[in-house]
Amino acid sequence: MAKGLTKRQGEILEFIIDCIRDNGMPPTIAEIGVRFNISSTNGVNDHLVALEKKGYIERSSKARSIHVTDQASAGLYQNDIGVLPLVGRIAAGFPILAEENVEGHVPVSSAHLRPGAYCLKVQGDSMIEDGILDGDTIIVNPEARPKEGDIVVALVDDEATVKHFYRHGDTIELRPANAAMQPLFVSAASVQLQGVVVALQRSIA
Amino acid sequence: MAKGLTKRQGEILEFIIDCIRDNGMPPTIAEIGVRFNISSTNGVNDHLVALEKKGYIERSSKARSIHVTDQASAGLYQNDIGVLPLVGRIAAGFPILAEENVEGHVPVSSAHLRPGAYCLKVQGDSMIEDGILDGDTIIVNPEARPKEGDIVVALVDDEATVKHFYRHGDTIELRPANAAMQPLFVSAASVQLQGVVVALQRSIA
DNA sequence: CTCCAAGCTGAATTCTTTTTCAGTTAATCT
DNA sequence: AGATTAACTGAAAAAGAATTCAGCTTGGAG
Repeated sequence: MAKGLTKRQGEILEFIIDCIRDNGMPPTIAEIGVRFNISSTNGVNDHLVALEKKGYIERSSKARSIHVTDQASAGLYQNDIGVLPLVGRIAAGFPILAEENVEGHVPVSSAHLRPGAYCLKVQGDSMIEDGILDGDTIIVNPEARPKEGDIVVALVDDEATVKHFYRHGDTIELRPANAAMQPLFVSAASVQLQGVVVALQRSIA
Repeated sequence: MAKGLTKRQGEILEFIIDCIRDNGMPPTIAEIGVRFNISSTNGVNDHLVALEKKGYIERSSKARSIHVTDQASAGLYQNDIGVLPLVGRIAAGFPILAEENVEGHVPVSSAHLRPGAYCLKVQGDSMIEDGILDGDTIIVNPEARPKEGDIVVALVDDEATVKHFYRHGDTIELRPANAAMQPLFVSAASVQLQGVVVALQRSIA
């Protein structure tokens, strides 16, 4: 039983989570009542009010509008998966996560689930010596501050590239991991750092 | 747009799927109407009837009871996620998926969710030229029959290796993707193929 | 040209679901 | 013992949602 909840409240929270998983939608108050033999919707409502006050769910006045907070589902399950949007293109002045720009969703472990994080398909062979191939999907954390040598996504002249990041005073070096290619030196002003690459996924064959 | 659907129907199906993912519950008919500027609930209902007849959704008369069939969500998105066991070691005569052998679970897209599939941590640099590095997690499908050139997990002398697979009559070649290493030729009898590598995941720094 | 299907408007009706009100019981705390 | 809280009953009202009916428009297909 999760912390701060009575036994009954915990059972009900679990049932709600099961419902969402099994039926694709949260239960109604009455449905919860049927499951627990509570004949009055108000009896159930008391529990929901308690769960809401304790921060495990959120509600609105609409039908089936029970939303289980992240904190709650994380507490009950080691719900260690989530999805991140797969972004089609990155361009200056264009919101990365704009709806028409999202091509799909990629499952990732919660270790990489940070606010604003997204996925990107790698184009080109510039990082081939680091095992990042053309077509790989990378996970980008836009809120991390790049450290020396980190692999970053950077926007230079409205083109997105994946490179190693090094800082030399006011100049930034974007160094490929490919002996056939040259590092790029640009002024800090003319490069937009989009984030740090934190993970990679590849489908083979 | 998925097969058999008009443009409008496809858009609406997508919206329903997005709703379920983003809000944790399906939309109401009226909510769909707001999104698409359809002022009459009946206009939306026509679309839902069509989607149901074509097998993309199922409905009941309850509130928000739109259920997207597996077929439909698989066709529109690969957004289904699941987990596969991360196996600690592979050894002859030892069941791979024995509980004490499972070190964790890795989220993967349902495209890789096949019966018996599991994950493995790569040890060594034998596949480095194919972008498979030491420490990477690979997803293994044990039920696929390896084709020429496929990357396989094979058990030779009770040691698990990841290599390219080639067949020469009764002899099997296990070829590394590393110029510094030699291919291994073994008789078909002395190698146990554990499965085909279908995907790869890496955490960076 | 005519017919039909897709895609809608508008409105009425019915069902589902939430919300609110007025109490009851048993256990726990002070 | 008296007060508080969790966990309910029962009923009614109000809001949310689905269903149904009647008809309009448009762009093909025959």
